[in-house]
Order: sequence, then C-alpha cells, then structure tokens
Amino acid sequence: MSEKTIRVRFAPSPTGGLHLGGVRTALYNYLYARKHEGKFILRIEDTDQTRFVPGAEQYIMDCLRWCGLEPDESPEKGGDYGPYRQSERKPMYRKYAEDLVKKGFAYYAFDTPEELDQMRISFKTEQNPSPQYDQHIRDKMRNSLSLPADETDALLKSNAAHVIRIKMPANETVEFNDLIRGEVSFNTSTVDDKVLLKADGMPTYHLAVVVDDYLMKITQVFRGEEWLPSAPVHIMLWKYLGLEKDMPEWAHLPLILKPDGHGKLSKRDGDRLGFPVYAMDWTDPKTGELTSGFRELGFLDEAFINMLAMLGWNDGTGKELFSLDELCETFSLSRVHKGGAKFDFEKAKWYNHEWIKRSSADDLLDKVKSVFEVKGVTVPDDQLLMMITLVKDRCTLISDFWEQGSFFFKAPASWDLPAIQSKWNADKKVFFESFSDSLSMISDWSFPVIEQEFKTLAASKNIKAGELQLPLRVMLVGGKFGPPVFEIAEKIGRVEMISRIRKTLEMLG
RNA sequence: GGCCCGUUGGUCAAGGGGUUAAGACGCCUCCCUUUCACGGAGGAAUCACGAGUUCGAAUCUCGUACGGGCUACCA
Repeated sequence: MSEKTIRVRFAPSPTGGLHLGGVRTALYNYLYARKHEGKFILRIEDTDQTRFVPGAEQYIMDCLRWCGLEPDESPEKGGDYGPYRQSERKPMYRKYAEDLVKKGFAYYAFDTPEELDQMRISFKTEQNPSPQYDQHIRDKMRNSLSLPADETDALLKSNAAHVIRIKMPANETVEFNDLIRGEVSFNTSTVDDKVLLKADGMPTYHLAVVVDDYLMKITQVFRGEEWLPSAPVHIMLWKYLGLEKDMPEWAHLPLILKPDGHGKLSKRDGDRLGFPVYAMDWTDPKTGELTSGFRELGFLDEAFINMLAMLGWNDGTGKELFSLDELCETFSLSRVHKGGAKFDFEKAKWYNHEWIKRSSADDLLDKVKSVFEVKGVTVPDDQLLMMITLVKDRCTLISDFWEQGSFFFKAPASWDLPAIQSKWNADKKVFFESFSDSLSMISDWSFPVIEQEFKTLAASKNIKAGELQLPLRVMLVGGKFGPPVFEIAEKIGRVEMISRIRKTLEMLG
C-alpha cells in the first residue's frame, strides 16, 4: 500500500449549496493528497435523480476553486478514470450487482414502496420502532430468496420493477481500522439488506462508492462520521466482489455541530443564528431563495480554509494561523479529533480579522475595490491602497472596509451628532468657524501642519485641544471611529475638510 | 428501541500516570490612544459521574450518565 500512489476523492451530491462540513471534507482530502504527493479527485455523486439540482455541480467546482482546492481529476478537467459523474457511469454498476446476485451475496427484491411502508408499520413494535429489511424479515417479503425460482424468473422476464439488495450474513463480525478512530467493529446481524441497485437502474450510494472507489483506485476514503454505520455494508461489498485487497483505508471525520444545542450544523441554523453555512452565496434555482455564503459576507479564502482546518485538527503546538501551503505540510490524520466540534462564528471572524491584518494592502486591493464598486464608488488604486493600509487593522470582514474607509472618498451619509452635542457650546462653535477659515491659509497641506494650526488656535481660544478632537473627528468621519484624525484631514483634502466642517456646523445650529 | 461513535472552561482545544491542567475565541479590568481599533498587562470559569488499578489518575480498566450519528429504492 505504501507503494501505491495516494488517490483520494471528494464526492459531493449536487443537491444545493456547499456546506461548511463539505468544504472541510474536501479540504482534508486535499491536504492529505498534497502531503503524500497524491491525487485529489472530484467525483459528483448524482445517482438520485429526484434530488438533482441544476447549477449545484458548477457551484461546487466554483467553491473548490475559490478555496484553492483544485482537483487533479474532475468532471470538468477529466482524467484517466472518468467519467467523474456517477450518472454518466450508470452502465457500469449493474454488472457488479448482478455478479453479486450470481454469487449468492445479493438478491432481487420486488417489493413496492407501499409494501415496504406496510412492512415498517406491521413489524413495528415498542422494542423495534424502525424495523429493517434484514435477515429476520426478508423471508416475509417478495424477493428472489423467498419466491420460488420460476416465479422470480417470470417476474424478471416480465420486466417487473425490482431492486437488488445485499444479503447481509448472519452473525459475522466486520472489523476495520479507522484511520481516525482506530478499531471499529460491527455484527452483521444488526445491519440491514441495503438496496444496491434501484428500480431505475441507478446504483445507490452504497454500490456506487465501492465500485467507483475501486475503479478510480482510491486509496483512502475521508468522509463524515454519519457514514460510519454503513461502513460494514461497504466493507462486505468489497469482500463479496472479491476486491478486498484493493479496499481503501477508511477515515470518518468528526461532525461540525450546531453552536447552540446539539446536532449537525445545518443551513437552517445559519439562517436562525445569523451566520453563513455555505461557502459562497447560493440561489436555489426553483425558489429563487438566496442563501448567503462566507465569501460574499467578506471572508478571505485563506481565513475560511484556515478556520475550517482547525475545526477538528491542530498541530499540537498552539499555532492557529496557517496558510494552505503550511497546512499541506503540517496536516496529519493522527491529530484529527474524534469528537465533533461546535461551530463558533465569533472564532471564524477572528480568523478573518487576523488574515486581513496579515495581508498586505496589495493583496486586499481587488477585494476591497469590488466592495466599493458594488457601492458605486470608484477610487484610484493608490488612494485605495492608502486607505487599506490605514484601516485594515480595524476590519474584521472585507465588507467592513466600506464603513471604515469610505469617508476618505465621500462625505458621510450621516453624522453622529449626539456625540458632539453632549459637550457642545458656543465657544467651540466659534473655534470651528475660525478653524475652517484658517484652513484655507495653510500653504503646506500635511497633517503635522494641520495639527499644529489646530492646537495653536485652540490655545489662543483657551480651549483644550483634546476636547475639540472628537467633534472634529465626527465632522470628518461621521462617527467615533477611524485612524488618527489629522491624517484623515490630510487625506481628504482642504476643500472637502472645510465643506464637512461647515456642513456639520450648520446641522448643529 | 437497536447498532455505532464520542465526552478537558460558554466555545475551539494542549496534555496520554506526579503539571500552579498550555494556548486561542468570547467576556471583564487596566495600560497605550483625548475616537474606534491594533498592541500590552491582568481576571473569572474546567478534567461528566461512580467504582477499580496505583504510593499517586484528567491521563489506565470497568460501569453509569449524557451527547451525537445511523436506522430510505437520500447522499
């Protein structure tokens, strides 16, 4: 196994937006592949035609691209093991299922959905509230095990709707070594006869994963913990198909949980608690409903990935800030946790804040520029760079650059007048009137000179300069925030400065 | 109900027989700053419970409790 090229895959269903947990699974796959100089494959699991959502596949690929997790093989890029969409692989699965039937490891079942419902009702007891189609009841159902051979043949010949189910053996132990959890074992008696091939001829997930992982020479399977209970089905399939020596190693990742209460994090929780759950904005093509994503909210791809990586892994040193490259080097499965982690949006924002602080103004330029473009404000690059350098320490999200920096280029839309009024008086009013007049006299327009003028004038009027600074700030910025006020004064320029002072003075009456 | 997995502060977590049980987020206080941040210093709060093994248990064992996942012709 150590001789084999590492091949891992991310295998999402194109049923909607890409969830945090999905991106993290993709990320861990990617990190493992890079770390071991292997291949990272994207396979689209679209075997359920009823759940197919147009645009979802493209969206998934866009998300991976945004995050910097480019697959080596994918539907888009192709590769030696295609096609990479299960719907396009449909003809490949049936023979594996038929093969299993021939060997006696699977069987045809003709039960209708109604009959299955009926079974679940009639076999339901207090002891067993959800009866399964398993060894105890398969004899009571309509399948090639319970029916006479000639009847089965007749049904098959008449093209009667049927599925193929795995015949789970009684009382065998399936044991395997999970890369994250260690030894895990199941008794096959407690596992039901899962459907392998559906009536529409499509495989279920169970058959498709095994066949595709085999055909695509997958060496490790990373997937969410919710798959752990069906691992024995998959392992039995590998055995029954006679492919056990090629079976990949299994690694079941801890779940990402709701921040409050318990349970898996879902899109609903994000809506409810006011944070995104999807990587990028997603618009449901049917309802037109928009679900917001981390990217559009103002997250940096580096921060998003960094945050996700730490949700279930750490390097043991206390280091928290990692670039993708650093993660590729440092990542190891042995340090992935077993327990699920509650998602903490505050911590997610902290990562973004840190990444903004670490980024250079040049790195941020394009992102900030598009924020301003959306607001309809176009600013020359050098001006934008100046602003970014001045305010990036106080921005948590890229979108914060608007609130934190737009006043450099555009008069505030509103002013926090109460902040001035609480300590306002006639003397101060007179001061600002003379100050704005004196500004036109300044020959060398730079912040030390403006500041000197401000202080000199204050002293001459016998007012503490400190008491005048907050009003000045509010006049220029609109509120109690932003970089040092005289630097702002210098940047916005003489004309604009005078205009803003006059305007606020008017409003103050 | 059954099966499987898990459990160190509010959250993410280090630590795997002897520690004052790291660090981070969040919260609070102070310093810096006559703004808001950044930065700096400090603070509150924890090994789910019970037995056992041991001189000694957060660490090992067993129970219990709690939490989660699965229990579809969905993935």
